[in-house]
Amino acid sequence: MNFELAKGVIEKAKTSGEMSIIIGTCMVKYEGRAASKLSSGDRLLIIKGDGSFLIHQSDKMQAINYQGPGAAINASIEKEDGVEKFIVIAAREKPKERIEVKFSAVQFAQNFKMKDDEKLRVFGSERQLSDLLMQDLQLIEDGLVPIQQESPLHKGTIDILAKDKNGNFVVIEVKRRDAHLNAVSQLERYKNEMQKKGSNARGILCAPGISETALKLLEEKGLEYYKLTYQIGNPSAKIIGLQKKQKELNDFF
Amino acid sequence: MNFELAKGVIEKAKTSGEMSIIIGTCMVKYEGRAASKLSSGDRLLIIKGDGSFLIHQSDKMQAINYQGPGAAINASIEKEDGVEKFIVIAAREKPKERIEVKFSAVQFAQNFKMKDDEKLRVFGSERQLSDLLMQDLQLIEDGLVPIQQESPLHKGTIDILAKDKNGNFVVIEVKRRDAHLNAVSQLERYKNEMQKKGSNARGILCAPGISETALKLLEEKGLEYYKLTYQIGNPSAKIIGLQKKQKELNDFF
DNA sequence: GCTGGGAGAGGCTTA
DNA sequence: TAAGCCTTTCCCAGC
Repeated sequence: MNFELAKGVIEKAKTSGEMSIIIGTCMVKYEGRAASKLSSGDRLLIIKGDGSFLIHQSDKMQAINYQGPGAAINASIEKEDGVEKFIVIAAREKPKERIEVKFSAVQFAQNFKMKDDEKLRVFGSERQLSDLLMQDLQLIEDGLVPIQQESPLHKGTIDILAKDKNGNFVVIEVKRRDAHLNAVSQLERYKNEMQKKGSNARGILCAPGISETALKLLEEKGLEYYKLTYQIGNPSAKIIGLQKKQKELNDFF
Repeated sequence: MNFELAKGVIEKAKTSGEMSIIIGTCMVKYEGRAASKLSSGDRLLIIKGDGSFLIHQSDKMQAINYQGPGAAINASIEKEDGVEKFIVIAAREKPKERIEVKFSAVQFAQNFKMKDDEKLRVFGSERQLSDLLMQDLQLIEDGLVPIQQESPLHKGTIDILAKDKNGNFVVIEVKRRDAHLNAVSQLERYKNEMQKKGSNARGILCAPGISETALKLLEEKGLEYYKLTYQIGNPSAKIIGLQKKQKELNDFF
């Protein structure tokens, strides 16, 4: 396919706000927060109306190179060793980065008008689970009363802050997926932070599962784990159960 | 555009291994690890040869819904309230999930042969920096000798393990981007683990920057931070400098 | 509007 | 298979 045509497609999209689809044989170079190089092969290049820039290979889910909204796009045709190349560059400042796509052949280039004002609605997010749990803290323990949700702390944000019947602060961290070491460290930071504020504090992790090592660390740190069972539904998820889990005492001996 | 044609495109791709590009007006439903719903709008659907399935809106860098390689793809035409719809479903087990894309109109549908055997080569990865630092630990401190790189620990993996001139173990964690709370917790876990093994241990974090809160936590935990300056190059990154940073003592008073 | 900062979600690699 | 870790992210809060 003609490079002039492909160049025209990209330039037109700049003013029309359409999405450009280019398919061809190209090399890709990236310099910015990291650097990378991809030798010649067939790729799909997508340039969206907002400047988002994506290069896909023929497999894998993820774009091999990309740049977020707001990139400045530039298309040109240049001779290299007497051979014409079609070059598309996406560049931006802050952070300074630049992707160069050098086509030796273009199979396809076309713009598409895309009208779309809809937003994705997600059910079963961590925030939703947290909302549900907030409404029914009794699931965890009798006498637990909510104080605040998404409580901003100096070192992070607590999912749910509550008080137990003995007047202790209880920091609750909710995870949608199995919890790992990071989740435990996160909870530990919050608990420590609360303890510094004076009164005694407990930390509770609620997740559908937890790794062996994470559970061990959690117990070492004096935190508690509750297995959270839930069902995803529309328009909202639903908590099915919440069960305290811990190693048997004799596991320690 | 004709739905039969679009259906034919997708079915052909199943055997040819080509990449399908479909553009049209559709609704999207997802059920699996979470659930989501997207009302009608114009979208780009990409189905790659390996079964990767991507739905893009007209803006943002990321696909709004997707499924990794290995998904089973199914295309059909169905009547709904007397109106024809073109439906594409991507499903897989383990984890069980399913995306349904329901088109009310198709603007474009075509397959593309994509030949590409190249792999992306990245420079300036964390591992590369770690390699470089390993070769010249003197940059951090005189008398530091390497013991092991990528040392597997019970609770994670230490980037670099060394011994200082006083015989203390030194755990070194390298980050290529600014360090945050997580990085500090990670280092703290390693240091504790080493200390449990008997001898005294220090923990050093090397990163191009660190957040205020992370630095504070790091100091509370008795860890050390070195500002790592490096340059990304080809074929390898290069360490420019390494400088010990800490709050002035009077900051504490 | 921009920046800093924390947290999320998926793929990667190795045991 | 499971776990840990990484990341060319995202989103919110504050200035």
